[in-house]
Amino acid sequence: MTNRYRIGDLATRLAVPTQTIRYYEHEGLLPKPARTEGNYRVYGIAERERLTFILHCRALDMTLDEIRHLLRLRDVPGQGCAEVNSVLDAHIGHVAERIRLLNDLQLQLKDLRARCESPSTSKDCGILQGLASFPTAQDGGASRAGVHGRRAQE
Amino acid sequence: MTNRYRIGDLATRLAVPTQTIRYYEHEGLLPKPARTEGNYRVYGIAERERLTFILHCRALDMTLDEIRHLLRLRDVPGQGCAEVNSVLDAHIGHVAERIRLLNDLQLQLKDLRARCESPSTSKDCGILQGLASFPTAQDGGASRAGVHGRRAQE
DNA sequence: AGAAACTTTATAGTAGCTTTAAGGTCAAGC
DNA sequence: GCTTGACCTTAAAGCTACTATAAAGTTTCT
Repeated sequence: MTNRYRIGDLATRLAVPTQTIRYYEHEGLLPKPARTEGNYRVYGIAERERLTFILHCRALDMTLDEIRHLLRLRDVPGQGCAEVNSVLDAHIGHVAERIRLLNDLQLQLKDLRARCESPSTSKDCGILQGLASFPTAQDGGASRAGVHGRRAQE
Repeated sequence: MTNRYRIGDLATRLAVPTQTIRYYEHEGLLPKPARTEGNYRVYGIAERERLTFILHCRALDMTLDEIRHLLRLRDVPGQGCAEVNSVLDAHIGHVAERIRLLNDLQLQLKDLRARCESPSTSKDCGILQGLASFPTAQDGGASRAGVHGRRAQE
C-alpha cells in the first residue's frame, strides 16, 4: 500500500518542497499530522488529497485566504455550493482586472520603446527622456500590476 | 523659486509617501541629500527629477533592480543607449509573458467554473471535485502569475 | 510659551514562500 | 559497534517594495 507517506515522499510525489508543506501546516491549511516515534510527520491519503487540492488552487493563483475559504466549504459537505461559486467568481474577476491592467501597461511600454528605434547616446535617448517627463500615473496609471512573479522567468 | 524641498513637500508634489522616498534613498536609488541645521533632508530640482524618473518606472511596474540599472545608464550620458533598449525590451517581455500566463489561467478558471452552473451541495460540487483532481500543473501550468497586486482592487 | 505639524531613526509587519542554522533519527556498510 | 549519509526536526532570517508604528527631535503658528 502506498497510503502512508513521510514528508519527503509526499513532497517528491506532488513536486513541492517539504518546507512548503510545513508552512501550509503552520498556516492551518493542512491539519497537524500524526507522528512516528522519532517525531517524523506521517501523512495518509486524506492529507495527500488535501494538499493536492491546495496546490491546484495555488496553480490557479488563489491566495492562501481564498484557499482557506474553499477548504472550509469543502469540510462541510452538506452546505450548498453557491459560496464556492462566489469565491471562484471573485477570483476570476481579480484575474480579469489584472489582465486589463497589464494590457494597458504593455501599450505604454511599447509607446515608450518606440521613442528610441535609432540608437543614440543615452544623453539624447528618447526613452530616458520619456521616463523623466512621462505624465505621472496620477490616475488611470498602471497601478502596480505585479509583473515579476517568482516562477515567471524560469 | 521652488527648487528647494523638504521631504514632505516633495512627497506631496509627487504624490508618494515620505517613507517611500527614504526607502529609495536607503536602497541607493536616490543619493543622500543635503541636510538643514536641524538634520532635515533638503532636495533640489535634480533630486526631484530623479524621483520622478523612478516613479514613472515604477508606474510601468519595473523592479527596483531594473530601475537601478536604468539610472546607472542615465548617469553616464556619453554611453550608447542600446542597453536602455535592452532593459526595456526585457521588461516588455516580462509583461507579455505574464499576460500570456494570466490568459491561460483565465481559461482554466472559466472551465472550472462551468462545472457548477446548477447549485448543488458542496459534497457534489463539480468545482471542488475539479480542484481535487485537476491535472497537476507539473509543466505548462499557471506558474504563479501574481494576480493579487497591492493596488489592483482599489 | 505651548501646541500643531513636521521631521528624524529604528523596527516590525505584509504574502508566500526559500534559505540557513543547528541539531535529531534511521538504514546501510565496515 | 560505529560511522556515514540521507532524511527529518524547529526556529529564525531573507526575499520585494513597501507600509505602519514608536519614540523622539525641530519648526512654525498663535
